[in-house]
Amino acid sequence: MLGMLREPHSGYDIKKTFEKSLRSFWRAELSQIYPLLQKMEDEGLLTSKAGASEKGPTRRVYKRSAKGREQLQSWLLEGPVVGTERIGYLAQTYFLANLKDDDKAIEFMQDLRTYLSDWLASLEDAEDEWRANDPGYPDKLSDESFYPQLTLDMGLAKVRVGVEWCDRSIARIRDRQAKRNNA
Amino acid sequence: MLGMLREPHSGYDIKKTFEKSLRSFWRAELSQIYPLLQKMEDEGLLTSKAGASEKGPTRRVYKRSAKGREQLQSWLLEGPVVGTERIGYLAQTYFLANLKDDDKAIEFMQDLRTYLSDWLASLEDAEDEWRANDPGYPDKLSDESFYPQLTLDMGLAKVRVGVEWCDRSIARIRDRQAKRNNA
DNA sequence: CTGCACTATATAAATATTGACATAGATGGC
DNA sequence: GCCATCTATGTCAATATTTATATAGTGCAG
Repeated sequence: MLGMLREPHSGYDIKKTFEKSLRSFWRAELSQIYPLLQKMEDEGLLTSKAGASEKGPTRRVYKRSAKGREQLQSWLLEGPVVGTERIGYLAQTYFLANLKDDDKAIEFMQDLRTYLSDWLASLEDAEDEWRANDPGYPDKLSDESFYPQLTLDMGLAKVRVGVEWCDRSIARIRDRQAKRNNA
Repeated sequence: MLGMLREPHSGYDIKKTFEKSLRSFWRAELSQIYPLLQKMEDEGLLTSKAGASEKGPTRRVYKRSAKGREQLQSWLLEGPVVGTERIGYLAQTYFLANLKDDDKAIEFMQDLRTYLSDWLASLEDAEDEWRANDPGYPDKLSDESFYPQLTLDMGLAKVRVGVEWCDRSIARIRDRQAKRNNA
């Protein structure tokens, strides 16, 4: 949120940025965002201003303070935040033998493949749109666009690997199944 | 935890399994494990038995009940748990321009590369060890080993992609830096 | 003119998770 | 004898997060 609030934005705006651009690696609900904005303002990391909205109730926009900017920078200087990932579908995969039915396991992998390939398609769409609108894509992007593009690059690579892994896994489960039936 | 407790294990054992085998995609602290074991026993998902330990204080081992097994199966049948990933270093990457110093950003990426390549080495070691001890690796594994091996396969693929992405990103940041200095 | 979708903010209750702390036996090295 | 390390269990306080709920204005389609 400190990263997003270089320019003033409302909680609602922040939610939209999470959905649009950070979707692949971070999510947050409005019920988490609003109290946190207040807390961060209390701590002096943000300042806020109320203003009329074109549509709907009064907007309150927040912007980071000098202290907020410093806190963001020290977070970045602390080094990469690693080792906190929690990937539900891999935990499930680990225990898939408990289904006692290879067909159910294949179905699981096919569902996952569908999810990942939809995700890949949406990342590819985002890339196409970006390429169409920004003549500098991807090698002459502005400073503000360059690092976000790195995360898109990683998203594309990772999701492609995920789809390939699903295909490989389905083939391997089928192969075991066939061997079992021959034996 | 329901997946692990097909055979009786203590909270301490469960923690070790998280560290050894699920490290790449799930982590849990003892302070989360112990209360949860008690809660799950209260809910009738687990049964427990106290017994002497070879070293240290009394061990309490838990095993899943029929109800626990059913709950595990319905979790697996609900389909893949997706969309909950939260990857700290990508959130940082997105906002790296705030450092206002390409050298610091390169340092960030190099630190990340070091972390990921250490992780890759440990996964490769795990695979080598497995291959050395199990003549069926990877195509004739037992049911209990096959699905865990799928998660190792994914871990290897994903971390390799991560290392490549770091290398590519470092090169791209350097390239921008060089162009800026020429201009 | 009604209902739906979108903008917009917010709280309450429940749940999940971490980090710090407390306890204690066994074993081996210095 | 002492200290570190590993086994082993647990609590507490603080924090983080989700799900459900409430409110309300605007604009558009039917």
